[in-house]
Amino acid sequence: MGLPMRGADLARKATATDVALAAGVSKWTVNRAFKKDAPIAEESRLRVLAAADRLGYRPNLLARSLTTKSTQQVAVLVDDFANPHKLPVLHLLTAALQRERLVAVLVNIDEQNGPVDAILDADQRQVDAVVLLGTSFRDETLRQPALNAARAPLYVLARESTLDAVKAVSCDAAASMEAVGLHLVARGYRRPGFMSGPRTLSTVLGRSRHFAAFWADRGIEAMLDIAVGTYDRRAAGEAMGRYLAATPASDRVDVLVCENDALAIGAMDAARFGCGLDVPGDLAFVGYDGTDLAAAPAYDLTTYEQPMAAMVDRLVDMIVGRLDPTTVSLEGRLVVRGST
Amino acid sequence: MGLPMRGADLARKATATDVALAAGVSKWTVNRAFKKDAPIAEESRLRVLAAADRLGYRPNLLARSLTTKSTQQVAVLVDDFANPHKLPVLHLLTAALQRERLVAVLVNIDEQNGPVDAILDADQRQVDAVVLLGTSFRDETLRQPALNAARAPLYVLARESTLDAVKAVSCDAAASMEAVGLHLVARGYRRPGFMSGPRTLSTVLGRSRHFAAFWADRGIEAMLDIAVGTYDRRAAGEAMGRYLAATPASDRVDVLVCENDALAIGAMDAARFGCGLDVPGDLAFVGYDGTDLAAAPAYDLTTYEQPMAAMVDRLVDMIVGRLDPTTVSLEGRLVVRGST
DNA sequence: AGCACCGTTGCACCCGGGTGCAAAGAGGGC
DNA sequence: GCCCTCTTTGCACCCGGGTGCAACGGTGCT
Repeated sequence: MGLPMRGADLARKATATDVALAAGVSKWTVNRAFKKDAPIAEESRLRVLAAADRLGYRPNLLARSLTTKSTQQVAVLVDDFANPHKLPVLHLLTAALQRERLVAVLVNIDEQNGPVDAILDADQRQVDAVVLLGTSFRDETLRQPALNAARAPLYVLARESTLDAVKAVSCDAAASMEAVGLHLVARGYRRPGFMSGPRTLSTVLGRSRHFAAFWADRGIEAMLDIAVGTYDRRAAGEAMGRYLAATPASDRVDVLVCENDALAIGAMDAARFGCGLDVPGDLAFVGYDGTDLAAAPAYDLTTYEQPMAAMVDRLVDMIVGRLDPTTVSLEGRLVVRGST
Repeated sequence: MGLPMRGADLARKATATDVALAAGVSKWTVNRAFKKDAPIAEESRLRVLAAADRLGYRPNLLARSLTTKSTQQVAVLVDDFANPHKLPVLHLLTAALQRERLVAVLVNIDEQNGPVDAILDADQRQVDAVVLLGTSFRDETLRQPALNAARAPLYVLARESTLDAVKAVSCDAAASMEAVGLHLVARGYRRPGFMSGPRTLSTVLGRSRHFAAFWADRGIEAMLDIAVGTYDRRAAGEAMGRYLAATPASDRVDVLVCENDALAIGAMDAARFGCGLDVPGDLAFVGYDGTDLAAAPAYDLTTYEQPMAAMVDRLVDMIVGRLDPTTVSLEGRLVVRGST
């Protein structure tokens, strides 16, 4: 009697019906025992819980989701694993989601698997929301008619959105570029330049444009913009090397503001180790994101820190419905270090 | 007639029954139309597919998983987001899983949410497998009786396992520490030290022990081991600072092998910028992992590169059943740079 | 013509749990 | 003792799609 039952137990997970049998009640009573504020006698609840414990029963969340129409899953789409900043963002995001008993489904967007397919796929999995942590796709991509069938609300994090249907939680580009600009003016820099990543990205254009506007207001027009095309450290170094090789010292910028820390670090390495320049003496650098590495003494990079924790909190507030979905942009703060 | 239908369409996703109605067949035929090699007339298949397309129908993967007992989801448990190396690992892992049409559920393990709870939770979600990317928990934790109820196979990646039920895919600690040791001997280093992360971790003890054993074989016993307790760059720097402050130059090690690149980078920064030491002149450093940052000219760190792509491929082979689950350990390669 | 056979289709019932409602039981007031 | 009410429980049926089997029709064969 012992062995066959064990065998069965091992092969198959206990279901509510099994527990009901063991506790001498109906399966619906088992269901109630696991539901907060359900009308059930305390005594039966305890009996059910004891039986459940004995059988190692835990409700099948899949089956539950089928009727409740809520999977407690949020798809997180990432298209730029080369940027180290994504890791702390994922950390904050998963932590914030888990506080609400939500879980992140991490989806890699690349050539094989574009954003539209990924969204449709996630929607088929009935996720409660889709968060785009992407950088290199275009807004227009999300306007594709195929996406109309998808029911999961779409959010973009740490970049702006021009689409009504896609709410964005980002860091205020105008305010941040003004903070950077004011700092540079105060330090006496007069020949600013910008280094940008993927060209397709509204955020890039945003930061770059706001930075240029800041200087245009002060009579400095036609700013240099080194377009790297990706957020890759190496690529930034190569682009920087090309710029330095092509430009005599007297014509160079005196400070380079980079669209993020990864670019700044690559560019800084090229300037220091490739061309023997002094930072910030010959050339100053500013990053964006406030990554951990920017704080390392080997870089000591002045950077604009995005208020990522607050941004993630807002985002999760919207996902769980505590906040009406809207596009919000928060202000971060400039962290001044030795690179300027 | 247009509006009400639209309203209904928007409120509710089309189901197989809806498509069946539209195509003039039964819902089972709809089902067949979406199944490869199902017995269905080509003509009906096309008719169904057209109707599905018209209605924006895509099968509900949740409902499917309920009967097929396969969710195509793999839980990935991470407990150390401070280590930048986790990002490329996640990249490789999600990419490899997606190639098999599997998706990663990313779960954050911390104080609020321990490994056991996370595994049970993932199991309730009926994931097909659980991959532990953890470092700071103990093997014994996984022996807890509560886990017996869980049916999902457990794997650990990039660390060893002493449990039969938990298969590990890791990088050969003995071989890697021998490669490092031989390199150091060839370069003439005679006073080696080791810097380790979390004490609870079998991998740490493994690498540290193998490295010590290598030198013991050559008559150098009682090796220094600086235990940092975490894999944090800053903590490593502080531990290094304390060591350098407490040890006169003549008594110091001449090379420090660190349990991973994050520690090496922190320790190296403390040595160079905190104490003005020359690397590798006064003190040499070796890392482990082969992170991108180790290649940056600002660090130029000699490091042992784990064959992560191959490891991930093996792991996924086991998950999809192409390979029988066993514990495997692969060999990586030493990347020699300027820090030794 | 009669038969078997195959491709094709429909159906009953399953997966595991959730909902709304009705019935059963307990308790109180008259 | 009766009735009414409230708590507790059971039940039918649902979520959306998957399985095994039976029945259907047409073909090719004898």
